[in-house]
Amino acid sequence: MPDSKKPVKRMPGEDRKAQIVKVATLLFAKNGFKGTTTREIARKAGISEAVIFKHFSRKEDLYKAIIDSRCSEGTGQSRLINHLKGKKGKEVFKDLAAFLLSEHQRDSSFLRLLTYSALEKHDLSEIFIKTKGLELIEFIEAHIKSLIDEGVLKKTDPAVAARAFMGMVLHYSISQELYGLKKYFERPNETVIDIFVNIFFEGMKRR
Amino acid sequence: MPDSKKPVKRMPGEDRKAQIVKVATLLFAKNGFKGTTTREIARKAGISEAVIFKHFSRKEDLYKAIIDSRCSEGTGQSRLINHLKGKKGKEVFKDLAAFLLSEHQRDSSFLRLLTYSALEKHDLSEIFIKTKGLELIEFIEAHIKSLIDEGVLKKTDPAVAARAFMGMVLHYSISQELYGLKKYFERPNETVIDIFVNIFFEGMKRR
DNA sequence: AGTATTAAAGTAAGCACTTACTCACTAACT
DNA sequence: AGTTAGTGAGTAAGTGCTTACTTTAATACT
Repeated sequence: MPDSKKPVKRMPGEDRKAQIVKVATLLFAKNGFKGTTTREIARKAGISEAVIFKHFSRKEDLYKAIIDSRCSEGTGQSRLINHLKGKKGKEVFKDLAAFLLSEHQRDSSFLRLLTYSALEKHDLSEIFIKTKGLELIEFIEAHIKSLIDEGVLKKTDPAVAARAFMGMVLHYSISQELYGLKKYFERPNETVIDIFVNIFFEGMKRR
Repeated sequence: MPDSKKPVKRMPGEDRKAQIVKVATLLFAKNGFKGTTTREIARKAGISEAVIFKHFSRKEDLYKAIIDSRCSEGTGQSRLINHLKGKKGKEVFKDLAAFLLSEHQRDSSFLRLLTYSALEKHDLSEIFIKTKGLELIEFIEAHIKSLIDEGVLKKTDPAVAARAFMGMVLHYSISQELYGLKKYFERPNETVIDIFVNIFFEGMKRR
């Protein structure tokens, strides 16, 4: 009687599964989906290739698992958004920029994964891009809108303004970390943030 | 024998080598270096695979040829820079943004090639990234510097300011064309450009 | 308790196919 | 006749994925 009582215990393979996803994430971020072999993943995880296929029937499923976990995990950005909700005015922009720059400098793998995902289009990548890429935009858009309503900022399409600010910050991160341009250009984060926020805030200020 | 996919035919004066580079550029931009097979290139060029290796001893050499030609070709950006030299003040920013947005919308393959090149790092990609990525930045940086010296803009590190403006424009292009976010957000180019340039110019203006 | 049963976790080897790359050879042009 | 551009049929080294089998450990049944 296989169904009579199924104790809800930790599936024995759960740890391994998580480990495989972890290793795969590393490698996909480094070399892309197409540039990573299942053999490589197995080797780095210290197991045989077949184990991977015990847990994920296709290589593509591994990718899905990564995207899924990255989408649902509320660690990074949601905590950031909560933190930002306590701030007001210019502070929000400063804190947002500071967080993003330092986070991407510390570990650029998320940025790489997102970009690879955009170029090699898979089924789920669109959802990934959309949730992760638009999450912050929408928050900052709402913040800008409220500042406009308060009369602090001049009347401007908040969606476009939000993209202007995020563009400054994100493209800076991308060109420094992904394009590897930090060899040719280095300034302290605070300096860059100060100038970016100033340009944006002064440029948007009602007068 | 006729191919199911339309072969990219060789132009009358064009030699095989140039044709191969052309086809490879298309495919590398679409699927990346690792995601493109020599077989695919041959098929699309309507020739056998061996011909490719008559002209390029390794697949990597094909990539080098692409990067080389893209680096040395003065068609797109240099002409733009010449055009911009006739303009002054705010106009420069507007024209620059308008050119980049419409160019990337018309054909995003250059953007894709550059981004793939950044992720899959090959020997030459750094030079590619550097020349193509920094060319415009340096021009706009010089323009900003002169506007500061004239007293039009307030004293700011021109390198950072240039990156702020280019970030707005390029990240907008990238998120629209590469991340495929234009489904979720569409505004007329002029509207976006107007807002971007306004934020930047007002934010930088001396008062 | 001690033993049998079961299921999952693991492996080594290999399958069918694709990859970049080669070569012996043919036709065509000068 | 010799150079050139081209090919079809290879090659060895991968590729994702499967198979046939062993180990481990928890459970079920005397």
